[in-house]
Amino acid sequence: MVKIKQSPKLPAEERRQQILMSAQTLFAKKGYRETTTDQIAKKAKLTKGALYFHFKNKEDILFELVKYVMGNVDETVKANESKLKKPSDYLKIFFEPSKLGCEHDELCQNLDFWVQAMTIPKIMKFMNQSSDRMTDHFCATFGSKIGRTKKDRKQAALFTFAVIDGLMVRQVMNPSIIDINSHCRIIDKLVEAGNSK
Amino acid sequence: MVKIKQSPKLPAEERRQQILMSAQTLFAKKGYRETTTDQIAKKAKLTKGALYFHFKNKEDILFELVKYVMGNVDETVKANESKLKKPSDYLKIFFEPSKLGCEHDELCQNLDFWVQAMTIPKIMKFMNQSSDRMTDHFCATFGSKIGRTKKDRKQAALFTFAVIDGLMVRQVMNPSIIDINSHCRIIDKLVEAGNSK
Amino acid sequence: MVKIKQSPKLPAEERRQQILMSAQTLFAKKGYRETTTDQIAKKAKLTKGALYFHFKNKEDILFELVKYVMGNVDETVKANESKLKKPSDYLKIFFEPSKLGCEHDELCQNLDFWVQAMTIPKIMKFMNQSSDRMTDHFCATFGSKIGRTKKDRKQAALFTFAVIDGLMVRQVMNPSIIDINSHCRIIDKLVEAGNSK
Amino acid sequence: MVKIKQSPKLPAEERRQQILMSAQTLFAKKGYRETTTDQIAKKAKLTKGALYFHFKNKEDILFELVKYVMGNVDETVKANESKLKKPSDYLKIFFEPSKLGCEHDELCQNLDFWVQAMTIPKIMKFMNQSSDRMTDHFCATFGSKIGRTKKDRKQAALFTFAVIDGLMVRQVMNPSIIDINSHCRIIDKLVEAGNSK
DNA sequence: CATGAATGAGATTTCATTCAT
DNA sequence: GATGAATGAAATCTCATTCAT
Repeated sequence: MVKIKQSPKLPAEERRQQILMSAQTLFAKKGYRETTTDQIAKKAKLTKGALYFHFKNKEDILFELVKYVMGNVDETVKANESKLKKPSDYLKIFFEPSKLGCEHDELCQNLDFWVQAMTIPKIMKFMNQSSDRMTDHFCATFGSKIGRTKKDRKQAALFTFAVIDGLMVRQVMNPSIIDINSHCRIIDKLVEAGNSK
Repeated sequence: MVKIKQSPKLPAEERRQQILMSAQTLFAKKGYRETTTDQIAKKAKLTKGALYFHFKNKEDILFELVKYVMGNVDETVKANESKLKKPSDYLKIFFEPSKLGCEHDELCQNLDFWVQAMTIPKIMKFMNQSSDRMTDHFCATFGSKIGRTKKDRKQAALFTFAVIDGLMVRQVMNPSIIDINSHCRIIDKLVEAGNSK
Repeated sequence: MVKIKQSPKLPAEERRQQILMSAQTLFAKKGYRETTTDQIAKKAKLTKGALYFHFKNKEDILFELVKYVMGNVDETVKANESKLKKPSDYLKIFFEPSKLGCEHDELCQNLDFWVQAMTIPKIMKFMNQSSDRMTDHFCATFGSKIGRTKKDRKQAALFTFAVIDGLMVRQVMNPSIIDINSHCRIIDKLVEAGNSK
Repeated sequence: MVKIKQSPKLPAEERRQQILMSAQTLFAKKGYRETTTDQIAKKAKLTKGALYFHFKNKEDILFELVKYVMGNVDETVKANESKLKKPSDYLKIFFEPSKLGCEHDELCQNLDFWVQAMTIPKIMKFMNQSSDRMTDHFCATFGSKIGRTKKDRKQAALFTFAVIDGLMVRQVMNPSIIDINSHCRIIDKLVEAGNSK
């Protein structure tokens, strides 16, 4: 009876991407919790209901987005393998992507997004697996240069990632205070220092 | 007619502390958003209504708590000034307080608490000021050992703090993965070697 | 371009049956409201959309199903006319169909289905007509044995049907509590008692 | 900041009753599912939110209402103990309360209410316990008049209750068709004749 | 005949905050 | 100072139904 005006239909996969991208923008700007399903829907020019055709629930959108972003990081790391000659090059992926000729997602700068993600066991697990892969990659790249024992190398990798995480936090706190070059210089001593001992 | 059981009236200052401590415990356990004013009130053996006599609103409790925790860090740093001989000793305040014979608040391990705090400009500003004080203190303590120029030293301090932040994140992600000793060794090498270059 | 897997096109009547049977199973298990059109469609290996080609709406499925089940009862009663010698034989149709060598639909045991059906005037009317037919049949079968006046006989029929309804309710409440034989014995006194007075 | 106009405050117990009565009226009229929390709130001149101060959730209201109604039945039975001389007097409690000088709740006439209640295990359990008590009472009242063995008496009680349930269903189906006097006569004959066989 | 994407109108529930007593 | 009842504004999610292809 009631006439319905429909948004032009799109193949599911395409629409999923659209929704994901809308969510990404909003999550990056306001965080996960402050973003309502309504806003996501509106940005994707859909109704709330349609969201639930493509995703199980809001958390599911978060999960898919984490996968997407982590996947991008993974890819970027692999694509730039040959350019990753110093630990600082890992920092640059996140803080100076243009210098490496790559991009990274804006979401990396929203803490609420990540904190919320870490709240959900399924997502946390996924993030840890991804982190483990990056650790392996890091260790493989630098080998004995960053530590004699396997354990030393692993901790060196973790240290580097912790620096990245910490700098992101500090950058959110005060965007102008960080001089990324200084930090690149510091972290690179990991290599020289690593084998000197 | 009806007898009402009232919590014994307490001097305002005492009650504030009680509320603050209750909030701290809850925020540490479940984060800011997942903690309701009701829960805080109950833990402090009060009713929701009474909370609003002592604090303007929930955000205000967060603010006061941030002040309280940061104040504690400040004090701990000052009280242990003589023991802070290496950059790694700063890490130890947060990750091995017992070794330094001090304590630190459990809240430091809840990310939602801090992320939420950073959301609020007033609190963010306060945190930055506190961070600036710590930076100054760090620079004053280690002087030229960690960098030739003033700027280098400041970035060295920021680097150390970023490591602390980052390790906290990583510790939440996977509590068993971090070997704090390794990181103490690394940070000392990287940061103390600051002027060697 | 994209291949679409369609369910093989079936003659309308066959599909209707398929849908009806799927709905019956689901309604019997979970009731009318807890069953979604989606579930019905899936069980019938169709999509929601197709349902609306065969039925006006969900209510319509309910209606058709009521017709179907009532039709079955009608048929069973007629087919077993010669075996219906005592009022208890009516009970047995519903509670011990195997003893009469017949079947009855599982739906008879789901209350939500019937309560929902009674909500809709059109269906209610249909059920009443069906009930009237059964009343007539009951009266014709037992004649003066169950009452002297026409009215008495009608009320005796209604009484029997009420017992059937009530026992179904009680059986849902506590399936093990009902001893159907006892009730058959009791209801059969309708005959002996009916004409003794 | 925002001025709030409050409904006059009432002691919790009083308000609970008010809400319960509002819910009863609505549930009786439209059933449980078709009644929204909003409607209940409005009828009690409150906001939806306030409902959740007094009850855990909608289901909780249903439960409390079942308790209330069953409690009333229990009380009525006890209060009229001396008047309950024949099985039909139990019918009269529900179908001719005025003749016994008592009242019964309108809810007894809404099937959706009960069907919904039976859906929830906690409530179902409660109803069964209540039913057991009534069974015992029934058996105690009529003793050997309604059956020789304990089991016979219990089934006689259940039979009577099933008749009550069934007549309620039939009354909803067609309110004018039931002649309650006829049924009173029938039940007395069938059940009281219990030991004659 | 059938698909699959979309709509839209709720429904329940949560919670920070208010305020009369 | 404190209580406890109330507000109101969202927020998430569900689902029958529609319709272009």
